[in-house]
Parts: sequence; structure tokens; C-alpha cells
Amino acid sequence: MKEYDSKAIEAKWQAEWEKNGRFNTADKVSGKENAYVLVEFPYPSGKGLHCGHVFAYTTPDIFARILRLKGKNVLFPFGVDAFGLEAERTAIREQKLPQEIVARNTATFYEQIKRVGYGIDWSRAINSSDEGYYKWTQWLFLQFYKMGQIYSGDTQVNWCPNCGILANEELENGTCCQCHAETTQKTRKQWCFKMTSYADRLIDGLKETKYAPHVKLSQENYIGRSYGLDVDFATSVGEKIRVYTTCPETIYGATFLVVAPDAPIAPKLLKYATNKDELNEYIKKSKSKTEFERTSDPKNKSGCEVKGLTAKNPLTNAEIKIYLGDFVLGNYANGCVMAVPAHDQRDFEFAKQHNIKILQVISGDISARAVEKAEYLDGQHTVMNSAEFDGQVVESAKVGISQKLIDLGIATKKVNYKMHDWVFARQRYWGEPIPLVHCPKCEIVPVPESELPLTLPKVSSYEPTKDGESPLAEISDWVNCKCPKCGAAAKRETDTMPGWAGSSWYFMRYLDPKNETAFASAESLAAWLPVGWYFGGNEHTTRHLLYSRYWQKMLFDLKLVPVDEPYLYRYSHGIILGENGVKMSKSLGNVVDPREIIEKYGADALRLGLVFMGDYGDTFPWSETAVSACRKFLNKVWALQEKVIEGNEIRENLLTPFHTAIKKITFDAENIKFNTSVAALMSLYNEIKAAGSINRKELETYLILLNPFAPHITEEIWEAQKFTTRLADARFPEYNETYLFSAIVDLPVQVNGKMKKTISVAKDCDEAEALSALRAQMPELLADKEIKKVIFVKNKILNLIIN
RNA sequence: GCUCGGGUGGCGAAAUCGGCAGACGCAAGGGACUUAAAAUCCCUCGAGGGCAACCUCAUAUCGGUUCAAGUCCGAUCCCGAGCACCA
Repeated sequence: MKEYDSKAIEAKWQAEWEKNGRFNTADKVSGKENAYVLVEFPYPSGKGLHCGHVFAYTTPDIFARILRLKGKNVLFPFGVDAFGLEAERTAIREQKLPQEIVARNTATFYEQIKRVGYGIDWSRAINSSDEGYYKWTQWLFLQFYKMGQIYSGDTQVNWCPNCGILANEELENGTCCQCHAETTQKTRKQWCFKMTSYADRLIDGLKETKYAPHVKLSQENYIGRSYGLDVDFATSVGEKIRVYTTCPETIYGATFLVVAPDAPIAPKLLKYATNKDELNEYIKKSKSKTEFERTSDPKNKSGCEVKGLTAKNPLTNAEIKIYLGDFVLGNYANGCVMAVPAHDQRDFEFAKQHNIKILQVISGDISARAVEKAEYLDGQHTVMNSAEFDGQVVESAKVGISQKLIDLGIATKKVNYKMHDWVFARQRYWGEPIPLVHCPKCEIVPVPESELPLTLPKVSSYEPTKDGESPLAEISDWVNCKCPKCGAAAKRETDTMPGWAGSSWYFMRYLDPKNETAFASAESLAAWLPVGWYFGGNEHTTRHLLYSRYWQKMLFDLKLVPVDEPYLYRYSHGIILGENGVKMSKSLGNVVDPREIIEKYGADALRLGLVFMGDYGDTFPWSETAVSACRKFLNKVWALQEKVIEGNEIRENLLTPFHTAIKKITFDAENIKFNTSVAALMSLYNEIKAAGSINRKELETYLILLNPFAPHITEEIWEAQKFTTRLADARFPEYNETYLFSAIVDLPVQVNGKMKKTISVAKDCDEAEALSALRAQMPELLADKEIKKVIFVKNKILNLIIN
């Protein structure tokens, strides 16, 4: 009876769960408390599901199963996020339709995932590219359009002279990945979301959530709110240059200005310049760089002086030079900065490179590098070379100088955000058509809601076009339509939505996936929102999270949802690398298919192995030996059936081990750290084995504890042992503090902070009792020593300071 | 470059509030069972020293705070993720 037949057992129980859905479906009406556990829905890639996916889903499944055993009405749904570039490119490569690719890959994904034995409510499965789903994505878009959150604005796109618009993913070192031509940045009007108008609420709303601190920090930094001043610098040609600064305290040290080549004011300055050709050449060059390239090179701060005009420092009246520099971004604040080389490292390097005066205005050593904000705002540094402010500490000079600039009418207070508005259009086939119509008379008219979904036409050719227009623009039957308002001949918008669209609200469709009259019923939204626990990849902690929070806030303002934060907790997982420590990829041949592992060790062993390998949040290599170790462990649990004796209570010698394990798993569930739960289950097994037998109560308890991790084998043993109820209806045990420690504890004893030995003392004993126990048990330690000081922490430490 | 993580034995890792560093496993070595092997079971297992009791060193590096530091503070090095059209 050493080995168990994992294949037969897993097939049996998976069939049972599928047939008898009540174990995994969330009840609409139940006396229980609702708990919504969400895992990011994957893109159904052609590579199939690999162990990285399984790693991502196993911990949430264990968590959901624990909540069920704790008596919660748990919703744990799944689906696929099927629109997007990857499916389209795969389809082009295989000369098939994206629809076919998605259907095929989704089937494979679901088949694979079912074999791991997740407690998923399959009745709610969704696919974001289904008409019944994207009808509501389009409907939501129209609500946002009608509330004024969507506008047509200038955006930058990657442009290949041969292939048209490219995604960032299609760039290879500034060239096109297909034809290897040089790419440039091109301006194009596109639909955008006015997301910056919600910036403050997106920061402030984080207070309502319980995300991990690093997740909140990522969100805040991405939004990048800063408080500063808009300051006008006069120029020799009358035109004013408005810069944004968060460091007005350094303005006396501003010795040049840098204007982004794509700043709104750049063309005006160019008119007066005497070196137009040189400047135009510089502008052209910077257009070939992406924003990332412009800002990432620390050494080469390129720039080109704008000759023939100068600016004036508003407080010193010194004449200062103006440069175009592409490390300044045209779309942030005013696209212009005042450069203070003594107190900004970037400006410092630029000044050295272009031989510009470095004027120190804050104390410190600037011989080798700038003394920056992080250093000088310490209440110690003082201001110099700054007229009447000389000698003041920086913090107070900052206030004074700001006020002076404002009083002089040169500056106004300004709040800026690093976050941009959200470009929400793609010139691609495989996405939701944007439901707008261009009418020559009425301009932009929304498609009537009764006509949704505006379906994506099924066509044989859907490749991106060379002129940068959407492939839909070439389908005249589809493009030409009547204006819904005036009936005149009109044209449909041909851009589609980005992959972010469907994923910004999918957690609500799970609540009511078949509803044809609303994206979800008000009752279901009220019953389940916000999502209690949201599990997903580290790579989504800024953008996907932010986008869906933004949609939620707009929907809240439209009174369409009851809460304005969609998720309460957010847990981010790492990545499983290949066994060789490199990212799993087909070309490297280190992808692990869960089906192979299940074949060899069983799904339960795979599940245990995946959580045992490492922490959910970490990135680490796949380890087959961890799975094989867990299979051995399960074999031993199976063999416990030979040692079952009668008994209705946990025996006294096993009380502490059992309650320690229960506490550990309970604690781990709150903190999503199940690797140590597996260790706790193994330790508890070792104690049971040492006891020589297991009684029925102990076995019953052990099976409940192990069930969320290894659902199949535990169901099988439970049934074979003829416990009365179903395991799924059992209750997760509670731990009792009084059983956690025995009456005698080992107290570590240190001398002068160095660990010596442990002594046995009564639990919770005081310092005097501990010292007398020490004298009795280790008299030699204190012989002829004078104790100068005693540090005693109950049940933790006894530290003696001795000469 | 900017932002966010991380660095602990031969390996994966643990250490919840600053209190016995290495739980739980893997690999390895020794033993039992076996005709033999596999499986299983038992023992050893951070490094160095010592017959032993024990001692010294050890959580990327350097410095600090503290009775006590993997944990807190400062500096440095290295690795991973994201940086707006992959999602």
C-alpha cells in the first residue's frame, strides 16, 4: 500500500467535481459570507499553459479552498483575455484567423488547467473576445465617451516607412523587427482617456485598499504627483519660456534653460534662431528615439544650443543660454526646464559637456558632483549666492523664494503628474471596434447602444497596413454606414481598442456572465464587490491595476457600480524560471508542461511542489525534485491508512503538533505564504509517525488541513475511511493557544550578548524564576561572576552582562 | 537612467515585533532490509579547530545603532521586474 494511483484518483474526483458543481460554484443566495478570490485571466498563448501559469494559479486556489473550508461562499472564476497583438501575430504566422487561434488555444488551456484540479466555477468562464463580452466593453466605452472622459488627441507612434505603425514590442534597437528599416516617432491623432483628471483620486483611493506597501508605492510613483511652480523666463526676443520646477530654492543658480525638441514652444523659438538647420537636424535625430531611449542614457545628455536668442534669469537678471535637449520630454509639464547644474546631477553633466557655468547656491561640495535635493533637504544645508536669502536653511529659503516669484507675478503654483493620459486606440484588427461614427455634418456620433455589439467583421486579410490606418479601414462594406443621428452617409471609426480594455472590467462580468441587459446586475455587483483578494503578475502592479481602478472610479461616478475601488488586497507573484535559472521559453527548450509532471507525479504532488518550491512573490527556478519530494510525502500520507486506530479526540501527545500546524496554516493563509504550510504539514506528519499510529479524529483533522493543497488524495482517503459528511462540507479547524506551548519551555541564555545554552523553565516565568532555574541548571556559568545587568524577555531570552 | 523588488549552507529555502541563524525538503555520506537493484526505514550533514566538554567564524561588501542585528540606519557591489502600442 506504499504507492497510490494518482491517475485514477484524480480522474475520479475531477469528474465528480465537474458533475456535482456545488463544491466549486458560488451560491447566489447563501447564508454564508461572500468571498471573491480573483486571479488574472491569462492570454491563451499558443505555447500552451506552462508551469509558470500553474504556479500563479495554485496559491490562489489553495487560498480559495481554505476559505471554503472556513465556511465562506467563495467565488473563484477563470477565463481568457483573448484580444491583442500576440494572437494576431500568431494567426498571421500560421495563416489562420485570430478567432480560430484563440478557440484552439483556449481549449488547450482549459483542458490543461482542469487536470490540476482547481476549484474553479466553470459556469462563469469568460472570453474577452466573445461578442457577448465585448458588447459590454463597447457599451462601457460609450458611457465614458458620453461623460466626456474620451477625446481625440495628439499622440506619438513608432513609425516604420515600410510597415507603418509598430508596437514597442516590434522595435529592435530603433529598427523595425520585420524589415529592419530605421523607425521614427510620428504624431498621430488618436482616442485618449483623460486619465490625468482622476490622478488625485487614483492616489488618494489607495488609502481604501490593503495592497502591499510596494504595490501602493508603485502606483503612487507611476502617477508621480509633484507640487512646484510654473516660472516664466523672459527672452531676448519677447517670447516667454515657461518652465516647471519643484526646486525654486535653486533658481539663483539656474544658468541655462533646456527645451524639449517636441515642446509646444520649440517651433516658436526656432523662428528666431540663427542656426535653424542645425536645430532641425537635432530635432530630426531625436524623433528617431523612443522616450525610453531619450531618458535612459546617463552619459550622453545630448543638446543643441538655440543661437541668436537668450533668456534672463528672473531673479539675477543674468543672461543665460537656451538649449534644445531631448532628455527633456515635450509631453511632461511645459516641456521646458531651468537647469541648475550645481544641484542636479543631470544638469551638472550637461553643463560639463557644453561648458556652461556652474553656480553654487546651496552649501556642500560640488567639485565632483551636484549636491542634490535628496541631500540638501536635511535641515542643515544653507542657501548662498541668492541675494537676501543667503544663509537661510534651504527649507525656509524655498518658501521665501517661491513667495517672491509669485509676488513678482513671474510664477504660479502648479501640480504636475508624470502619468499621461491613456492612448486608447490601436490600428490593428484583433481588438474591440471603437463604436463611434464620423459624420460629415454631426462630426463624432456614438453607435446607438441598441446596435451593440458592433462586431468585428470576419475577413481573410487583416494584416496591419503600410499607411498606418487600421486594416478595418479597407473593408468598405463595414466602414460605410449611415449617421445614427442624421442618416447621412458616414464612416465608422476604424481603430480598435487595446488589450487593456477587456481586462479593465472582467472581474465584474464573472459576477453575471450571461446577462444580456447589463454588464452585470446591480445585485451581483452589490453582493461581490470589491474583489477581496486579487492575485496577479508583478508586471501588472502598475498599469493594469491603474487602468482598472480608473474605470471603476468612472463607473462609480456614473452610479453604475457600488464601490470606487475594485480590489481590496492585491498579491503579486513572481515568475518560475526554467530549471537552468533562465526564463521559460520554447526556443530555449526549458518549458515545463504541467501535463508531463502530472503524468509522472500526479496533480496533487505538482500543487504541493509548486508552493513548496518558494515564496509566491519571488522569482525562482522550476524544480522537479521538489515535486518528486512532495509525491513521496503523499505516498507516506496514503500509507497512514494502515495505522488508523479508533479515537474521537486528538491524543494529548499530538495536541501541540496539531495546533501548531493549524496556527501555521491559518497564519500563512492570511499572509499568502504557503511554502511554510507545506513544511508544517510535513512536520506534523513526522510527529504522527513518531507516535506510531493515527486515530480517526486525527486523520480526519489531518485530511482537512491537507485538502486545500492536495484535494484529490484527501477526498479519496476520506471516502475510503467512511467519514460521515463530505470532505467539502467539513470545517477548517481552529487552533487553541493553550495547546501551542508545553508547560516547560527552553529559554535561551546569553552572556554578554553571546549565545550559551538553553535552560528549561516554566512557561511565562518571570526574571527571578529564570535566574534561579539558571543557578540550578548551570551553576558553572555564574561561578565567581558579578552580574552587572540582566536583560529578560518572557519566553524569549535571558541575557546576562558580566565582567 | 528612473521606479519597485531581491542577495542566507553543495541546492530550494525558513526565521510572524530586534531575541537559539539554517525549520521543512533536495543532494551527498554511512547503516538496515534484499540473492541484487529499486522502493522503504535509521543515522550524519554551514565552515574551521578540539580526544572531549566546548571554542572561533558565518546571512553580498564596508561602517553604524543596540545588552542583542539576516532583521534597524548609512554607503557600496551584484541580480530580477517595469518604464506607457505585448498585455
